[in-house]
Amino acid sequence: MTAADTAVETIQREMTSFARRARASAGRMHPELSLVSYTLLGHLEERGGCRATDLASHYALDKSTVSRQVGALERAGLIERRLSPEDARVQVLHLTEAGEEILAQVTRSRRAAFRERLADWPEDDLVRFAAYLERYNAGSAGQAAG
Amino acid sequence: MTAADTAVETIQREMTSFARRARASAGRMHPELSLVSYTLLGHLEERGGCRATDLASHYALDKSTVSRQVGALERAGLIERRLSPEDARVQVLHLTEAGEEILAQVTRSRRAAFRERLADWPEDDLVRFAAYLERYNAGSAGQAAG
DNA sequence: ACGTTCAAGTTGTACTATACAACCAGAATC
DNA sequence: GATTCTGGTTGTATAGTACAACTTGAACGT
Repeated sequence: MTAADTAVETIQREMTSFARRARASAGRMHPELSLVSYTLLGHLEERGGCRATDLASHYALDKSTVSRQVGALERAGLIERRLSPEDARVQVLHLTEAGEEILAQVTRSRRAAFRERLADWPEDDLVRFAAYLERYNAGSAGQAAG
Repeated sequence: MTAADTAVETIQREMTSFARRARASAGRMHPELSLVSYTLLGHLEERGGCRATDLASHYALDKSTVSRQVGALERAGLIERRLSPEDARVQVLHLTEAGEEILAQVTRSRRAAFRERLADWPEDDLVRFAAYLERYNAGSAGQAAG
């Protein structure tokens, strides 16, 4: 087995381990917003106004899943649906002010947790690690995660 | 905001994104074994023979969750419970041969997915990325993931 | 222009993973 | 010997997910 194989195995194991723990703990640490809600809200903030179908394909979720998530977020007052003038089937999703606030609050909280965990890393390691992660995830929108 | 802050934010975003996708896709890609079962089986392989409580604390899971997982794995014939001679409350968990086989098979499948995704990375980048991930996850056994 | 097919979303149903609380049984302690 | 601690199971509830069936509106093809 080459060094590259060993590295791939480590990457697999560590990413898997992280994913499992993230899943298990997200709800406990940030009960205001689940991992999915957080992701969807974040997407809406970045590109304000998109369709449910866009979210589904971008995050490899079933449209029914998105439909229910969006329903819950709307009932919670965090997003609003506007009917598209061009296509009567389409609903365009937007963050409400309350949604922006909650999102900002959870982002602060999550960021603090990450920052604490990375507190003793030298800056250039942080930058390189971030670059690797971006490269790893790049181009995988809408796809599975291995 | 410093470069370190930016990097931390990127790390947060990319790790979160990965975790969400891993969760959504693990079942579809490797239906033989969920992410949790895979993790628990892997643990048993590395340190053959441990107690349910150990698994629970190591992976920050409730004992009831582990109890059910273990029950399912036993019913599937992938592990077996041996009663501890010292303490009648304790059951020591071991992989069966079938469990070892399934674990090896899923590991191969998952590793292939990771390898494909990382196919065009130079070896030294793989090694450095792996090292960062290990460092990131190190010491966080049994804890939340941010 | 009308029927067929395609696209966006919703709803019914089912399953997995999870936690919390209540419990039981055995061990340890005082 | 009673109390408390520990390992594990069971009851119950919830979130997140998929698949299938359906509705409504848009687009397309003769």
